[in-house]
Amino acid sequence: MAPNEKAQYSIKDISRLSGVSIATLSRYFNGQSIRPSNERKIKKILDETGYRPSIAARFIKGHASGVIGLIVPDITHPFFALIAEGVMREARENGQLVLCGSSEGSVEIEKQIIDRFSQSILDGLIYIPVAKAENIPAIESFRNLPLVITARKDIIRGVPHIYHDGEEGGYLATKHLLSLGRRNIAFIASFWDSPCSNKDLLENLDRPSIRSRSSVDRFLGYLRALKEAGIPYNPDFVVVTGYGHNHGVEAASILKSRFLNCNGVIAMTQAVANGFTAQAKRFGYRIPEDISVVLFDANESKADYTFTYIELHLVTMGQESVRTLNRLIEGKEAHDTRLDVELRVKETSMALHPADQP
Amino acid sequence: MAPNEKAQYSIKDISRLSGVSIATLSRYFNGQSIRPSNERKIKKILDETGYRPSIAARFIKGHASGVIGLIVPDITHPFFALIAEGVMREARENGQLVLCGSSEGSVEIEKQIIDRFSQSILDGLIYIPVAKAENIPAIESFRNLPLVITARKDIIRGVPHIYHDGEEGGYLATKHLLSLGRRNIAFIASFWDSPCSNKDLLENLDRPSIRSRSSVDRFLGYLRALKEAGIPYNPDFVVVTGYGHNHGVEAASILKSRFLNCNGVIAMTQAVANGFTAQAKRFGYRIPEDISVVLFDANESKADYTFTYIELHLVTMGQESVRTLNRLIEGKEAHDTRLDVELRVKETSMALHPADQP
DNA sequence: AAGCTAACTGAAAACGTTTATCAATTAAAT
DNA sequence: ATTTAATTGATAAACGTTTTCAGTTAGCTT
Repeated sequence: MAPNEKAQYSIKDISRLSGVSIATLSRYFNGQSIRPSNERKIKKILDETGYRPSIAARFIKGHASGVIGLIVPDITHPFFALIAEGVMREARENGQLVLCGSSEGSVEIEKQIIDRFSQSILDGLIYIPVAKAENIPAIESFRNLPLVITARKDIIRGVPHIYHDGEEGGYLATKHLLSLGRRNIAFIASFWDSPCSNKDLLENLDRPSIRSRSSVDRFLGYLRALKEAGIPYNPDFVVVTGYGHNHGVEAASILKSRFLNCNGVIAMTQAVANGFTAQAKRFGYRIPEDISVVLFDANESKADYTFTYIELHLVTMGQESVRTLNRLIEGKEAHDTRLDVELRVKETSMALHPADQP
Repeated sequence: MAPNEKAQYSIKDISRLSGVSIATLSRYFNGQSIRPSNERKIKKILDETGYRPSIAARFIKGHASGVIGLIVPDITHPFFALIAEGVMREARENGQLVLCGSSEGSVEIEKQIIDRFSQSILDGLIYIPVAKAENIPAIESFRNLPLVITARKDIIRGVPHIYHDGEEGGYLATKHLLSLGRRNIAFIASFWDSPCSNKDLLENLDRPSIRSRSSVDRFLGYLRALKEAGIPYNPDFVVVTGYGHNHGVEAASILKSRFLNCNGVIAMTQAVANGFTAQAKRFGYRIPEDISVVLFDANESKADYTFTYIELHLVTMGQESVRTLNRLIEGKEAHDTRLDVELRVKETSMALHPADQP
């Protein structure tokens, strides 16, 4: 019933071994100044014993635990993995630890995790919600807990949000394809739970349940770029689907079935782009000669460099989230941060052959 | 200095509000039987307050914290992300939380994380080392802590290891390529720190620093399959490199520079396979007509389905690690687990054109 | 209704730390 | 040598739990 056999040294042991009083030891661990001779004695014993004050005991006394929580929808998705990487790196550099939960895209599991977290020893929480804005689960659990929301905007009033400029991303991607002479640009939107038909996507932009999805912001940028170029919006060029390879395959099939002369594609993820490309090739299209592809996401150092993409600085996003959270933990003011995006041109960008230009 | 403002209910408050003694409350939370009348009173107050016992206070008293640690070399690599997913899922299902650290491939950082973890409230640790076997850092820190090593074998005596059968994977991959009529099979080995020239790879199989790398096990399977097929081993078909896309590109260039008539390739990761494929195409090779590619890794549900691969059941590996760790935490015996691998044939497998058969 | 168990209960001590108090010590500055 | 300021240690009270132990209650049996 008590499997936690610590058998560790306690501050009492260290006091006895070093001949320095418990009070002074505590002062030492809390950064107050100490007589050099005592400091030497303490360091010696610490080296020998490897003693560290118990986080749990300090936490009980109101001391910060140095543990922050992170809730991601899916740790296997590079998008979130990169954010997690940034969170862990920044946390580590601040001497903090990260308690990490993956909600596997399910609001139920998200609730479960929040429930567990709330009885834990967190100093604060970085939260990437799956849930729609209107039913964020059990936020009451966190009334007293510093909270930062990442990769989403406008979810909870009064809480700092760290997100990138999705509208600008959609705009840059579209403008880039236009600059390659491609005017028939498909937009493959991805949602966790395909929430609407394409028509809805345009008509329901203001519904909060949909607004919270990054696809929508990018879509707005897409619309702006088209408008600027004087190209009328054609809803047939929009496909609403999911995040996976199979969804890319599906999107290619759907677009083909609509008999569109599509020569540019914007995909939300690498997997969708891969699926689309594979299927389009099966249909006999050449990539990038016939169709140029731009994707978002997760193309930091280690990923695949063949696709042109909108870089989202996801590691930075994770780091910035921790910095913001730590401001809150220290009782300071904190505010929203919108990170810039950048276009990275790679092999899947190619100017449309002049013969095909309209 | 005390930013942790809990202002939460404590068991004392609940005792006062419910009129039930602290001791009885504690018993209730620990699953002992309670007078039904008291149970009713308690439940009522719990509903009203949302109170949960503090993990930290329980931990001080020797109660398990329900927190396990996980150290991965790189959370952005799908290989480790999938293991992490399995760990988190199994942990969640057992009501446990996961304290997660990414060592970013650095032994230094790994040490730092272990150091921080050791003063924390862990019940146990799942550890995927970057370090070579001989200098696992500060394992002494964990003398009393249940420990499981994952995705590696033969690292620390007396500690359970959960790993897959890399030799069998290499064997299956090679045999598959042979069955397609391809006899000039390149093996692109990946190491965190390219530790040796190709020649070394064969000659140093027994050096523990190298044995711990999964590339080597797979390589042994490769050798076995070649031998079985009566094909002499040619070290020129081996390239030793890293895990990234750029390393795949490099490997293709190296193989080309050796003027080998290579018609099959085994890559350790998706990124390497992608890089190799991209570069090989630039050189004018057709994939898979001219060169069939098999890779390892990270191809569970959400990944790219175009490459033939050896499935490693990484989520299962994570889950199994938690199960094993929990056996240790409960004071039971635990042992090594070797997980099976499977060949999944996809589009990059194609029989060699008969004209090209030797 | 009394007696006898067995099941349950509450007061208080303990866990490893922090903090406050206050008298006592030390070091530095004159 | 004296004053002043900085640091020290013993003690005790917290923090939110668990655990021990002696005492109480409820459910049986007669």
